[in-house]
Order: sequence, then structure tokens, then C-alpha cells
Amino acid sequence: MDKYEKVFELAKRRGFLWNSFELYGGSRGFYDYGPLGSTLKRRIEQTWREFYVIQEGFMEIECPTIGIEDVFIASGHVGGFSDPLCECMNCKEAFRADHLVENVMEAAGTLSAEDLTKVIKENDIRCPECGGEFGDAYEFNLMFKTTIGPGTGRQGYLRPETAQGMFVDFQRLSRFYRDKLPFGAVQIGKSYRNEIAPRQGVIRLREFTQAECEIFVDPRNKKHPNFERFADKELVLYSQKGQEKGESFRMTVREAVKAGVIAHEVLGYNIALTNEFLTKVGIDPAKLRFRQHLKDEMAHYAIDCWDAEIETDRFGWVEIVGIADRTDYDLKAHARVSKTELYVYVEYDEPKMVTRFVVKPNMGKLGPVFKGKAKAVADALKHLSEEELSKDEIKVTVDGEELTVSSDAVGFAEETVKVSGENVIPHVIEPSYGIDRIFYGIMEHAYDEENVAQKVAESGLKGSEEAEKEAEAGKNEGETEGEEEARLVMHFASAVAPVQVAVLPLLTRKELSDPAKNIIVKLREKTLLVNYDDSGTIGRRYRRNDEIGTPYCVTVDYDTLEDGTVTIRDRDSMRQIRAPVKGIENVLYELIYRGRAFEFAGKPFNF
RNA sequence: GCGUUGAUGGUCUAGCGGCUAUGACUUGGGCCUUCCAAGCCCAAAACCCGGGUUCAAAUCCCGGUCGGCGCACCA
Repeated sequence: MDKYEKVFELAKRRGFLWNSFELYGGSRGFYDYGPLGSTLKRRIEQTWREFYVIQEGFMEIECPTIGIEDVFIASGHVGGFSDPLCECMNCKEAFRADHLVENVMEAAGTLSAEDLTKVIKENDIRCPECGGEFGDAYEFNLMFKTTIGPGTGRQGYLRPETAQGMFVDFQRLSRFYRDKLPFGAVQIGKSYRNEIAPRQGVIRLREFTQAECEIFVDPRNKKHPNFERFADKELVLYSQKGQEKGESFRMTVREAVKAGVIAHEVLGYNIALTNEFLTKVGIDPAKLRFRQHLKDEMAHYAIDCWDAEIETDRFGWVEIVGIADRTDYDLKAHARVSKTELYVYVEYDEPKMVTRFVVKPNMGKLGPVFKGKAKAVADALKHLSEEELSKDEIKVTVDGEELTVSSDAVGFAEETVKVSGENVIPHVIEPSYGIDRIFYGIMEHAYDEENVAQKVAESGLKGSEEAEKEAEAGKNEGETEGEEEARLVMHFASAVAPVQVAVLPLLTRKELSDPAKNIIVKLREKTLLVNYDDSGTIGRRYRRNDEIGTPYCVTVDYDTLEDGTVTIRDRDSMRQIRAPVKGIENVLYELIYRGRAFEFAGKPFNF
């Protein structure tokens, strides 16, 4: 059993992840988040909001998951989010049609399926596997299609990413932020891709959750106002050059930007922010790196792109976040398709006096000559250069027709005007998170099997002599019989643990369960996620809570009734302290949210 | 999508033509129990779906679904 299998077995058993539609035999590429999984995922998202919405100030928006065709024509998904496939008629193997013709011609990637079919036929390209003939090439689009409204309706697509919503709402967002760069917006939600062969559990899904942030910045200024915050933070970078050597290296954000490894400050800041977030939710820093996209891997319009990758037991390095400088590509694309200019007016520090050559068509003369076309002629004149306009007979082209305008119908002037700003198409910096993959990464990195006897000795639980003896005994047993007591524990960060506190009466008796329930009420008032469990021995219940990653257990015993104190037990160290019931909710809140050290939350206690 | 391999209680598994389907853990109820899963009693719980072969199918054959792996794919 590898770690993936173990994690999945636990995830299934404990209500984190289930195959969807299991009752009906299931369907590939879909997973249900069970009660604990759903809670864990929501807390990951909530932590993400704390970073991006609350700290960075990029407000969250919510757009439909169904989009109309124009949106995805502009984004390139209708044309480009598909692959031309071609199957061998003999052995049924499928190939990328454009890859097949690459040797025969250039720019194969731009050909349509029909053209590719033609090229394959003309050049008699055969199956590289068996030499069989190919069938027609066809486009396989990764977007789910649907129809909006009844009848012929309107073509709609399930969005393949949340990002387009922020681009489509660009003007509204700009106005909301009072047209002042930089600004940004985020969206957390479902996206859909009709993957050909989804696999690897939750790593590749047909319906998945993204958290995306689009930061609109002035293209002339990619310094970050808060750069110092992370400037000296050391990151593990796997740059283009590093990949040539197959070596990642550690470098501070400041150095990386200075050395040009990372393109600019805004990108550097966001990579560091991602690092911060992932560490906070429980990704193991030792299994995290930032890999730069290679030149041929990067979208043609992108300036620089880095993926956060985590190391997994079975799948190796897996991409979980992409952070890219997408330039003005998306806004320009939507501007073109929607025929609406998308820009932000940026004021200069000082207004500039600009002298320019201005064309003033004389409509009184143009009108009678060109009649209905006069307006178009006047517009065309405005676009001509000074040189062309200074000729006696000025030639303009209107609707493909060449017309001649006599120079006396056109006036010129040199004007000096005050210009106080200009229109700028912002560049977009896009951190894009795959929440489901992060979820899996957290599960795998949190998973641990521990030797209990050893653990007990280490943590000084029980008298030290006794513990050492037991540890020895445990070792000997282990060597001879191969059977050690293993503790299965999920070391979830308390920021995301789906259960934060378990309250346990030492024995299943009313005089203990009543005070336990009173404590639960107090904890819930502090909005802590609390479990109550009185079934089985106390040890069994500690183990149950270890398995679902509950950071702290509170145990009510007979001393509680006498002196008003309870035991708090720490999941990771298995150590215990004694603290008063009065104010217990504040102590736990501090432990969970304020990172207060366990040792200082109460009096150390051994049984 | 192609190939290959598998599918038995919640989980892991035994059985591989002749069962009322094995066992462990888990779970529920009760007893016991003063801090790290192990005591006692009781209980619940499974042959992926659809065809076929056979007197008889969890077991053999075919198709499907789902999972693993390889190839292809992963803007």
C-alpha cells in the first residue's frame, strides 16, 4: 500500500472523500466531499479569503458557471481549448493530429481538423504504432457544452476557469475601485473540463474548484508597494536554468527579482504570498517548490509564469498553483470581440503640454462632393500622416474605394493642448489555485503513522522510567514479532482542521457527561468546531480524533467535579496539561488561532 | 480514447463451479473501566451491473461501469 492508497482509504472511511454517484456505479472524474472533507475544504477556502480578500484587499465576486459563447471565443477556449485528435483505423490508437503532421509542415498547430485530415491523406501519414491508415481528424473540445433556453436556444459552455468572469466584469470592477490601479478581484468556484481520461483521484477532475485572483496593474510599473514584506523570504525555486541542470535552489525574493530570475516585484510578491498561504494550510515546506514555466511551455503572451508544485508519494511533483503575468492579452481579446475599449485612465503627476498636428475636414465642402460617404471620408482623413495630407490631391480609401479629396477641403492646425493623463490597458497578474489538489496535498502531507511506545517515551508521558521500559519492550516486540502499535494521525494545521476540539467525558457517566456538554456550549459560542464522543475507552477516543486530525481533546474527569479543571491533550505531542474549566474556551481559542504554545496554556500533567 | 489488470460487509481480506460466503478491524447496544485503541455479552453489515454457459456461477465466458498501471492527453 503506498501513501496515496492509505490516504484514500482513510479519506473514504472517515468521510473526507467519496467517489460520486457510487450508488449507481460511479462516474469518472467526480468526487464528493464528505462531512469532514467538505469542512476541511471550506476552511482552506476561508483561509484563502483571509489572505486575498481581507489582507490583500481584492474583493470577491461571483459570476455564473455557465458562460455564453462570445466569452469563450474571446478567451480562446472555443477555438483553442481543444485538441485535434486522429485515430488509427487499424489499432484504434489516438494521436494528436497536429503532432502527426509536424514533420511535413510548419505551424501545424494552426490547422483546422479538415486541413489536418487533408495533409495526412496527401502525405500518406501512417500510424507510428502499427502502420495502419488514419481516420478523419476531429476536434475534441474540453468544454462542456449546453443550450441556454428552450428550442434552438443559445450555445452555452460550462466555464473551464473562473478567470474570465473577472475580465468580463473589468469595467465594473474598475469603476468600483474608482479607476485606480492597481486593483484586483477574486473568485472561488467550480470550473469544468471534459477531460479525456481523468485519473489520479482528485488530482484531475471534470468538475473542480478554483480560487483565482486577477490583479490589474500598470504595465509601466511592476514594483510592489509592499515588497519589503517578503523581500527577504527564502523560496525554493526551480527556474528555467535550474531545470536545465535538474536542480532547484533557495533564494530570497529580493535576490530573485534583482537577478531577473523572477520577472518583477509583483510576481515575486505573489509567489511569496502563495508560499505563505500553502505553508499556513499545512503543505510541508520541504515538499514545496516553485517551478518556472519553460519558454515553449508558457503561453505566447505571458511574460513569466511560476507553478507552485508539491511532492507526492505516488505522482511525484504536482502543480497546485499557477502564478502568471498574462500581460494585457485577456483584456485586449475581450475588447476586440466585444468591440469595447477596456482601459483605465491614468492621470500624470503633472499635466503635459502636447503639441500635435490636427486635421480639420471642411464638412461644408466634403458634404456636397461625397454625400453619404462624407463622414467616412472625414474619418479616413484623420488617420493620414502629415506628409500625405500636404499633397494637393489627397487619396483616401473608403470601403475599398479610392477617393480623391482636393486639399482645399481639408484644413490643418497645430494645436497645443493640455493632456493630464492617458488610457492604459492594465497587465494582469494571475495567481490561480487548484483547491482540490491543495486539499489532497494537505491530506497526504498531514498523514502519519507513528510508533506509540517511542512517542510516549519522547513526550515524557508517564513516569520516565516506566516509559523507557515500555519503549524498550515495544522495540523488542517489534523486532521479534513485527508488531508495533501504530498511531494513525493527521497533522492538520489548526487553521484548517475540520474538528478543532473534542470534548470527552473520561467515563460514560452522567455526572461527567453533563459538565462535558456545558463545556461544548461555551466552545461553540466561540465558533469552535467541536465533537463530543463518549463511546469506548478514552484511549480509543483519542485515537479516533488523531485519525481525523483534531488538534486538541478536552477530558472531563472526577477531579473536574472537585477542583474545576480539565485535561487538554495535544494531538501531535500527545502531551497533556491541566487547565481550569473557567475560561477554557479562551485558552483553546488562543491555542488554535493565536499559535499560543501548548506548554503555557496550563499546568503540565502526567497520569 | 487504446491496451493491460482488478472489483466480496464501513475498511482490509479468504474463497476461484456444489455454502447457510471466511476472518480481522470498525460500528451500534449493554456490562466493566479514573487518561492513550487490546476485557465480557449481544447485534448490524458484503459477492459492481447486465447477459450467457451449466442441474448448479461470488467462482467460467461476453458486454458495461468503476479503480490501478502503461501509451496518448493534461490550454
